[in-house]
Amino acid sequence: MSKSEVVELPVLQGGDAVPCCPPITAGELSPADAEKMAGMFKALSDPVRLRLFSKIASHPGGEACVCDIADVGVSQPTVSHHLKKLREAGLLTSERRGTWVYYQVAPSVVAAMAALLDLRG
Amino acid sequence: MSKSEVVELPVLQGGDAVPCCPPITAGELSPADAEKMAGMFKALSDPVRLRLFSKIASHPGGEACVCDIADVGVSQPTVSHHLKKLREAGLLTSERRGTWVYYQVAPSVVAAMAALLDLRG
DNA sequence: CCGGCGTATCGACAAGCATCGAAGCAAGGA
DNA sequence: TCCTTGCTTCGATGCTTGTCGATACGCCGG
Repeated sequence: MSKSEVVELPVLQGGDAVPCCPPITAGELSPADAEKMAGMFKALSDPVRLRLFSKIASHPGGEACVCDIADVGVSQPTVSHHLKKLREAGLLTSERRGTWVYYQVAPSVVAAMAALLDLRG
Repeated sequence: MSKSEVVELPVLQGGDAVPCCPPITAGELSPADAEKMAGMFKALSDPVRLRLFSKIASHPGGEACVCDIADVGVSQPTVSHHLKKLREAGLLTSERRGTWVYYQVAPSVVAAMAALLDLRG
C-alpha cells in the first residue's frame, strides 16, 4: 500500500516487478514454486472471483468500492469472502476510505503472470 | 487431436489462436466467459498439475511420455488423474504410441492466456 | 496365447471450499 | 446518543476434489 494515486489501469504497469517464479517453460518447476503459482491460479479459479477481479481491473482508475461490484449473483458475505481470498493471494489490495472499502488490483500481479508464461515478447 | 507432429515448443506458437475470452481488463467478464476462464485456472491451481504441465512444456520437443514425468511424489493413479484433468481443460493433448502415452501442451493455450491478460505488447 | 509392463478407471475416504444467514464492527448523519 | 448503512467475521452445511489401493485395459515379446 505505497501508492494511493492510480492514474490508469494498474495492470501491466510495474515493468520489471516479477516477485514469483521462473517461466513455466524454462524447466521443471520446483515444488516450492509450484506451490506459489498454484496459490495464484487457485485464487482465480472461481467464476465469482474472476468476475470480481475483472470488475475491479476494468473499473475507472483500476479500483472499485465493494458496493460497485457486489452484484455477481451471490450474497454479500460471499462477496466479502471472495475478496478476502483474492487479497490473501496478493492479487488485490484494499483500503478503507470513510464508509466504503476500495479494492485495487495489485500492480505487479499480472506482470508476474506474464513472466510465468514466458511472454518476453 | 488433429496434429501429431510437434517440432518445437508448442507454447507461444499459434499466433492468433485465441479460443477463449476477451482480455480481463477490457470490461466486466460475462458469467459464461468467467466460467470458461475459471476452468482453465482451476486446472492449473494444483501444485502437482503445475509440475506435470511444466515438465511437459519444458521437455525436449514439447512432449513427454507419462513415464518421464510421473515422479512428482504421488501415486501413479493420481498422476493419471491429474493428466486427465489437464486434458479435459484443454491444456494438454495425448497420443498413444505403442506401449507409451505421450502428452503435449495444447498449442493455443498459453497464447489464449496471454490474450486474457491483455498482453498485446 | 500368455505373461509383463505402462496407463487408465473405479470406489472409497478425508480434506477443502463455496455458500448462506446471523451477528459483529466501523463510520456517518439525525 | 441512537439509528442506518457498508462491510467483515462466524458457524454450519453440502458439494467438490485430491489421494490411495485394487482392478481393468492396451500393447508387445516370447
